[in-house]
Amino acid sequence: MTAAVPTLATQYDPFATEPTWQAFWEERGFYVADPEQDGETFSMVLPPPNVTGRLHMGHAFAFALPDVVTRYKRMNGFNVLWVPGTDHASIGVHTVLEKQLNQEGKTRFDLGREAFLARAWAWKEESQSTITGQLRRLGLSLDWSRERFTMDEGLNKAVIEAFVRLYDAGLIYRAEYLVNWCPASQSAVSDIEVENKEVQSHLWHFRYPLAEEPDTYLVVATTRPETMLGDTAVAVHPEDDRYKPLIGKSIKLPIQDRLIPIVADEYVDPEFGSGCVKITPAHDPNDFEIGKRHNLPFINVMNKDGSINENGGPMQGLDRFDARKEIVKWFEEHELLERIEDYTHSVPYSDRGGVPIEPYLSIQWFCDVSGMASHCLEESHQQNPKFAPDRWTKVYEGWLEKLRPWCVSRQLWWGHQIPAWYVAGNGDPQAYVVARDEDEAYERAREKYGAGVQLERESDVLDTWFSSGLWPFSTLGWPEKTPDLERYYPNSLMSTGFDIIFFWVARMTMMGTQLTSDCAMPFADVYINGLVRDENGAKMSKSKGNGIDPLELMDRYGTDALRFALIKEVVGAGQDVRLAYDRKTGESSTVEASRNFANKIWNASRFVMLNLEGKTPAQLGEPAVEHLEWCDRWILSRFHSTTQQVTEQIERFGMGEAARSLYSFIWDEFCDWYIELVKPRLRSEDETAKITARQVLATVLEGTLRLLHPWMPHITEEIWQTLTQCERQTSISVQRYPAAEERLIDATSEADFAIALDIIRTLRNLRAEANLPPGKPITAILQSQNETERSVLARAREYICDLGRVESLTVTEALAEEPKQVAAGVVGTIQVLVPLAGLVDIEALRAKLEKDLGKIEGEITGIRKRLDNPGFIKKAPADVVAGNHKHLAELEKQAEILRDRLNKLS
RNA sequence: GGACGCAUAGCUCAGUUGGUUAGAGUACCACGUUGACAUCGUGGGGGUCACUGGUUCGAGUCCAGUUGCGUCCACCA
Repeated sequence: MTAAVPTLATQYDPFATEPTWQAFWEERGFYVADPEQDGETFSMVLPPPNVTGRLHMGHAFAFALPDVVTRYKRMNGFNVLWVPGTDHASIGVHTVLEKQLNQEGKTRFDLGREAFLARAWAWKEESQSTITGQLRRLGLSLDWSRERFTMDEGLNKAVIEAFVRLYDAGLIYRAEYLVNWCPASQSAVSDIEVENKEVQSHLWHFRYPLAEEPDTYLVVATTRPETMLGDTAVAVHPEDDRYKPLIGKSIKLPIQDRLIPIVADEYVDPEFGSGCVKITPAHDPNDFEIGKRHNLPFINVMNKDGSINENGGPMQGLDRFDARKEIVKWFEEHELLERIEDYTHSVPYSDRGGVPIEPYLSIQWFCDVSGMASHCLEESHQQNPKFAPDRWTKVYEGWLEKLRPWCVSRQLWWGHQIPAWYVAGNGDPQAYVVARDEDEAYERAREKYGAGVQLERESDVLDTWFSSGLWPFSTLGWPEKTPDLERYYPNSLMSTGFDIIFFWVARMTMMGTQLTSDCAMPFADVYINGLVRDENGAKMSKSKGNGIDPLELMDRYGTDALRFALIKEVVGAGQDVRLAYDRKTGESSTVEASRNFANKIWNASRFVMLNLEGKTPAQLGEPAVEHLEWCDRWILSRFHSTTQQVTEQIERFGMGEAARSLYSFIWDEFCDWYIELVKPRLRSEDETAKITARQVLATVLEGTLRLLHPWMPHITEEIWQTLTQCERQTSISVQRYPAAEERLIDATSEADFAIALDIIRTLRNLRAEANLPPGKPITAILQSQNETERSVLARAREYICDLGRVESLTVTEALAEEPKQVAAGVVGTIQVLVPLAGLVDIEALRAKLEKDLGKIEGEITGIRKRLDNPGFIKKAPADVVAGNHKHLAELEKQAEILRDRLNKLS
């Protein structure tokens, strides 16, 4: 909107303006970084959303916060880069596609790898464009020219390079291990992809007969009866007198008729249950350890889909849960079922697959992270990286301390295929080479296995977090030494959620310090945002179905309103926020309040522009100091105080506090007071006064828009473009951020001004209490024996008359004559009197005075008590004691005035 | 089982290093549409600061414990 005489509609319409500016910013490349440009570097990478669908409220929140920082830094002259992108989400997409296939009655194996991957890419295209559209809709100042995808060509190259380098450093190996197996996706998953759920189930107590004395048995308990098929021992505590004599003897395992030993192990808690534990080394992590300690056989009784395999004897072919029923039935029928106990315990579920995971013995690829982790731990003790809020450091370090080898292989198709080749026809699982491509693989293989070797590529793909771990540098061109990498790496800040400190932050710090040339941390600071809770304070989740769609709220209230609402609720750096929401109507009072705020800004700007006679702030110029009125100096002082606060707050990641400072400055001070105070001058005949008023309005509004821009980028751009009439030649987002000018901040004057405003409030209050119509002019008498107060009143005379609708104002040291019937109030030691003509409700006036007096007397009692306390006088700081004395004197004066008034009422 | 966060007005939340009898938004009540804005203005009512104890001249604020809510981690069959 750039008409010659700027005008604005009476209501702000975010839906027309927001997309316009989003397109403008991108087309004009305001956020495209140039590594050759000057300026201190500020770089970030966006945590890449998964291409599994669409963005949720957590994204809107987690991205709006760093956008404030990014825009703030950019306006402060930093050379800013913020890289956008998306994540291929290996198992996530895989699960989505398998569900689709399932509905078609097919499996991925029916389709084949190639066709499956074609589907995956098609899905990715669709989801990615949805997501990037939503990121644009949030108004994030991302550099879209550098958009990346974790499986694009460059990143694939980085992933291969990283894997090969880690392998060459001896940190990648293949081993048989008990992994978390997801029977739904038929793949290994990492520890953190497992979610423990409380489940009401049973504890089945089985009788295991001794081999030598079939009538004697030990009782073992289990929550997973089907695993008994793979039992290879029963363990008891070595000091348990009940069982000591049995150690070394054998059990005849029911159903399987296998002889298994009774072993002694410290792990067994003699107090729990019978004190005997069945040991299934191939299907339980603890049993796995015991199995290794006692050299027990590892019998895998399950197939990859969770059904019982050929080692399961008569149960072969049954699904694990059907087998469970059959086995319990078998024990019951053979009178070997001791009892069934109700039992609530937690069961590990596959995050993505949604089914209980199975500890499963298989050969997998592992990354030895112990060295990287301990290095990161040392760095962390030096606050590298530095977490905000710092309590997350403990969480991060706690994770690094107990890290186990990272299982990086997944038996999936969608993802980065592991760059390893097996020697064809060789049964040895360790006969393989790792290489960057097939040529290099053959080169390496020939060296190791001879000239005629034939190779087959590993079909497993890598854990998604392997590529995510490289994100801060892979997006900048690593392993090439690109100008971007040189300039923007390490990143300045990583802004993300606490839920992926383990998944992601730790992987990035480990991979970054291991792989990049100077072993630097990938980022200096980590800002951890809280989570958006639903209207009841619960975490939003798919399974609970309590999510709130950010798009719906943006459709209803606009992007700026949603952004501002979310950020305004944040306390400190990274407290959770709760979003008010009515599920029936789709309304959110929180976001609505911010929408109203946007409209307020809009209308205030509209008022200002209607009074500038088509001139821009630059054309009007700065106001001349000698022409400034008191209220002009006051609003300028408040503007610079606010600027100072906002700057300090944002530097500490206090985006919420800063938002609230801005809110109250704009609404309460600029709109409610300053605009009202300046109106008479705009209508006056005094040209100098009029011009000064315009200049101040224009200056403060223009500065305020820049100050607010990082929070509400669209509306500030819209108004600023109109205000400055810059014809889209530039953008507010690349203007200088306001700097606080301390010489314009005057705390004393602000305090005096507050007295004047209090007088106006008191007059309004008296008017309302006395039932005088708001429009009716009144007479007012302000009496004070204090000279300073009288001088404040003198300076504020016009403001008081104007906003208090006072047609006759008397400021006096002593009352000359007593008006008969008056409404009375007190500000400081100023007596505020409004004579009332005609009939008045004496009792109502008395009640009000008595109420005021009662409150003041209560306060007086409190202060007296304090001042009478010798301990207080002796120990409290002198200025506090003096302050109390001063306040007491003022209160007593007020009480005296009110008592006097009450006496005169009758 | 361990860790972290939270508890202040009907609701959502502020309350800076302890210092005058606790603030805002929203909801509610009354009044008001004179040229920025009814997505508004003015005024008003509304709180035993979860509970118990402690430190202190003084506690919403610091300490300990209790209860409730939220979140994360771990997990004994």
